[in-house]
Amino acid sequence: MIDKALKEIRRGSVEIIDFERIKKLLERYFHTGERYNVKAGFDPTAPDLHLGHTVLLQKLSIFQQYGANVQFLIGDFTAQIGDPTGKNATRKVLSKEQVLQNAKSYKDQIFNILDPDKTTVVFNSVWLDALGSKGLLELTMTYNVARMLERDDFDKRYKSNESISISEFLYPLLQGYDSVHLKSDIELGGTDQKFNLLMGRHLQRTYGMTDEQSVVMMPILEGLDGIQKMSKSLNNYIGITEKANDMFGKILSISDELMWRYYELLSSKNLDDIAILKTQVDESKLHPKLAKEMLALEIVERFHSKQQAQTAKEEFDKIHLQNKIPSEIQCFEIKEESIWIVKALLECKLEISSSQARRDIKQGGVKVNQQKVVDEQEQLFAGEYILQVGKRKFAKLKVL
RNA sequence: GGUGAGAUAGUCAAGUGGCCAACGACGGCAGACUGUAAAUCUGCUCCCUAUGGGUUCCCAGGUUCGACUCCUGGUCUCACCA
Repeated sequence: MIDKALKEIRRGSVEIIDFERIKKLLERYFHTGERYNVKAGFDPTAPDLHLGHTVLLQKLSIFQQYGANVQFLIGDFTAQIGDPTGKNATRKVLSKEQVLQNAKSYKDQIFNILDPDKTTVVFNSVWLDALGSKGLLELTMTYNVARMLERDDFDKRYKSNESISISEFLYPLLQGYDSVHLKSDIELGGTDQKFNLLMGRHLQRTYGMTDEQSVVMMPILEGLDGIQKMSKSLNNYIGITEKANDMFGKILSISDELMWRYYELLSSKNLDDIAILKTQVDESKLHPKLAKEMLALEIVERFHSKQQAQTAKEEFDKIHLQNKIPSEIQCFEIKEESIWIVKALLECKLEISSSQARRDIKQGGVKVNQQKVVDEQEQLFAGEYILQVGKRKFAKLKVL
């Protein structure tokens, strides 16, 4: 039992520091039922979570199955500094309301994955506000500049003469202090968090805790392109509040290779089952598309419902296998005797400019009622039309 | 504070008086092939009812028949020195 648990805990992780401690915590839990604390911090600057964020949530959920109480930390105080990624040294400070609102939307979203009974949501401004100058000063005295510069991006920026704000030095210290305050036994984070996570261990030691937190580092999830990290700004993400149909379609558009990565990091299937799937695909006993469908179904179901996931799949097949029109398409009306096809496409928001519309027509990418449009001067007279651009954009237009 | 370099389409990046709506790369879109996979191939990629017209190359002026390219002033970025 413990071995299985440890295997699932290790799954997908890049590095674990002090694995022995985790083992002990689990053993204690299995023998005495005593729980332990697993902390993970989230930055409340973005209101929407995407699948990349759920890698950590997924792992937290596994911990919950094995006796963990999750400390879901919302870094509202630290958000004022911004984690030093080297990009924006100074970050816009969010208003209290914004932070609270984002935090609320987090809460709505995370309990699709986490067990609310085993989760405590905490804000670090609570104790960091209370720390005061004196406390802060004490905190800074636990570390020195040379060691701070060991951090990879500080080091790079320092060497290449880029600016490093003093406040940025505080970020790792404060994050580490969170672990002291919360008495975390384990902290989860992305690989980019390594320095901060280790700081937690350092500070717990200096503040006199007997056991330092173990650290589990998870990889950064690749986005839909399979290369760059999933992020909103790169527009290669799947938001967890997206509609079932979109989510399903997006997952099916990932590459086969990336699918296994997603399985490992996002699926709740256990490792053995996934290994069987992969073998079947490798031996051509299972079509890779079916494996991908299963993954898509699982993920859509998690954030919506079984029913919706099933509908999304049927809808998808309808459009792509049977070449039919989706059951729900946006409907537009226009009161003209006739309308020029290019205008119609603009009217239905299928195209952003008439130039673009003409190009698409010229290349055979536009269909009216399943028929390819060949004449860019075509007029649509009274009646109902299904307009289609490319493979996925549809609209219904009524000309009155 | 001093000195120097630079600001060009979504990003990177050519162009240094007309051949420029502006090379190229990436990204994106559409088509072919498919499993809306990957890979590959083709075309497109400022706007406009278009073999034409309009508005662009940080901003404001100027020189010129003509400026992304030259001049003046401004704004902003970066590097080196202090």
